[in-house]
Amino acid sequence: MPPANPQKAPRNRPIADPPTLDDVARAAGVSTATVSRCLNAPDRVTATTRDKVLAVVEQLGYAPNFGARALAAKRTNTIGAIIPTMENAIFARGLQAFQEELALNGLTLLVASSSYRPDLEAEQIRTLLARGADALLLIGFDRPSSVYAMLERRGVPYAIAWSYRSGSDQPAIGFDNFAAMSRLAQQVFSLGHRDVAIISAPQEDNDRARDRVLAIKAEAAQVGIAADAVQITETPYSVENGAAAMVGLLAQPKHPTAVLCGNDVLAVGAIRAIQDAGLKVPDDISVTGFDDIEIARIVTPGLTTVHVPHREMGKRAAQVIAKRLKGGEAPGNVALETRIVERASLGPVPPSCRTSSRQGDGP
Amino acid sequence: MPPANPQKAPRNRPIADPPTLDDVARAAGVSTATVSRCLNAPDRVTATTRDKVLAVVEQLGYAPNFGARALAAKRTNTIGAIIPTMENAIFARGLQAFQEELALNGLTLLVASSSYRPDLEAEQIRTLLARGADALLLIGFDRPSSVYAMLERRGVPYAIAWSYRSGSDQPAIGFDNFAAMSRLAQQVFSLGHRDVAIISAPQEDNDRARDRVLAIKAEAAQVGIAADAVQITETPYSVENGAAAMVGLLAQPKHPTAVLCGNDVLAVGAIRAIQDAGLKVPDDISVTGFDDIEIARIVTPGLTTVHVPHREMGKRAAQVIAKRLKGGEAPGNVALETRIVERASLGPVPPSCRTSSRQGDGP
DNA sequence: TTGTAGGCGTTATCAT
DNA sequence: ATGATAACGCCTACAA
Repeated sequence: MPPANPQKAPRNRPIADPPTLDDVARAAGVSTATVSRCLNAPDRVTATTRDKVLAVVEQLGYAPNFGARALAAKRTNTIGAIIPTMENAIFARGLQAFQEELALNGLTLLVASSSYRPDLEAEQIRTLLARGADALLLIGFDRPSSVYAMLERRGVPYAIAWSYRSGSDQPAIGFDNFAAMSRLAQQVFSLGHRDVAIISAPQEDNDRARDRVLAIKAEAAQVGIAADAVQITETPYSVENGAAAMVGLLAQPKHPTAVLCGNDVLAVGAIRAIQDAGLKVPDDISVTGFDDIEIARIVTPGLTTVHVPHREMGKRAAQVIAKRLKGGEAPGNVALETRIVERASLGPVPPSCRTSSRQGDGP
Repeated sequence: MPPANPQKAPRNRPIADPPTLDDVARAAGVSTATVSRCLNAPDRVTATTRDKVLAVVEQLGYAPNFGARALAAKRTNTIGAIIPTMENAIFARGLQAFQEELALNGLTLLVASSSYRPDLEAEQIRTLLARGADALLLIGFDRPSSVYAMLERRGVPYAIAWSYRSGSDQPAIGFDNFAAMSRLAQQVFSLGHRDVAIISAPQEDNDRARDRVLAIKAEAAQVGIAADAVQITETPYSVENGAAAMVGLLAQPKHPTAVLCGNDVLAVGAIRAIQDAGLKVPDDISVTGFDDIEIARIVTPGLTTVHVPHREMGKRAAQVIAKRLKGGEAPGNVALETRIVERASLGPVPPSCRTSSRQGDGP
């Protein structure tokens, strides 16, 4: 044991340990139990003692040790959320609203990201639970049933966001990705487009991406387009990837007249690639997105897309979780409305493309 | 004690409690101490017993209880970061890199946001410390000295990012906001602009915003512009606010020929407001930003801005913190290079504005 | 209304 | 190399 030597003590060694419940109790002349009650059940203690104790708490800058509290109470008032990525904007707004609503209920948010990898997600779930998360927010339905089994077995309340299925018995607060994309696709086809392509996020383990693709295919079938006539490019979420995918489409002998993208970010990349190739959106090629995040308004031309009520979704999810935590029977399955936002990136089929060839517009 | 009744047990009541160290120890036929060692110091245990124990760990799906661990070990391998906001993109990329580098060092990131409010920041710091954060990442220098005093007293290692001052004795990994904005302003003035305005984030409690404004003023003085001839509009970070500020500028009898914005988001708003007013960027008014986030490339015209090496900054910050945690003397003060990215939003003064009037360009 | 005391799951010190 | 055991700081019956 090295002798204490405050004079040349290395930095960052605690000069003063953080105050404990015991410190507060002693300073206030009460028992630790009373201090604890002042903090956790203020109404179960006299106003005078409470004021006295709280004053000491303030003065000492006391903050309950989280680990100890979790250990003793077996609950943390912490909600864990695992999102696919923090770097990009899709989840930011919804998560912010989620957090704000949690705070209103005295709950704290803990965020982890899975990089769209199911194995990492499972690991993050375990980590968050070990950290004492009282409940979990998950994105989408797709994950191994073993994960759900574990959640059920441990009795961990959870909610799913960003997806919705009418038949599901799982608590979900989201929107119908299939229905939303169906409406958008209808609009595209009603404008006369018949040569369309899809740029989608990877569909594996992602029911949202998959539902959107399925919706387009279904609508295509409605207007008599063969299933394999719709080319699908899958690529991870980023502007660059969207652009690269579009470059691939343009490199083909005959390009589509409309490109439906699985999200706004890919769509923005696609628009850029089209413009870089010297073509015009939507005069030569129409582009649509999904999400209606900020860049959809910023890009030129404005992106026609599906507006998702992200903030509302986050807020409702927080309410559902808060209610479940209090033992209340929360509404399990909440469907939020989306709407198509028409901007300029979707237009009618260019006259020169009325046939399936883009060449030859003369007599 | 209510009788256990699994048949009609309400949902979300744990059917099986999570496995504990003791469960693992029993199943493996060793003591809890050995299990603990297998997890924390694998080399201090026989290979055979280690394999046996780890197999049981895997099979039971054991994850150490975080609270208990924190309580006993007095460390959590968790780093707390308090950023002004999660909703917007400035911090996302740097934080992602920070997180990735932390993970490489076996450290976990805990994020909290302060909404640009010092009081909330102080509260979040307390919360993160109570949650066991071993070290902290803070944004910028500006905060009450009482906060620093508390950090020192408790011996909490911390690092500051997004700002840098050569004389500072505080560990900072950032860039010189003043110098960076100075160079950009020089460029603006060398293009002949003399009627300039500033749209800045609120300067209070924000040394980054303040340094940027000061830099512009200093460069203005260099070219003989009176200090009060540069109009400054302060408004919180958002596209809408940037647009609103620009609308205010345009409503005046004589508008500036160049608008320097404190960040890209405000700049994008300004561009939109200018275009909505029927004017052209940069033909009528030039606009510059700061940060070089994604929208700077997406907006039309492309935004001339200052590129900040966000990822590098996050990574270096994580390295500094990791080293400090290991007791090493980390480089205290790291200055990263910024560079001006020239796109299309900054151009020469329009001919009609060579004098300080924008009217009357012909005899 | 307040105090007493046992226990939460882990780490770390000390024997063995 | 491994095992017993005392903290760690807090909550919560239970007792007063």
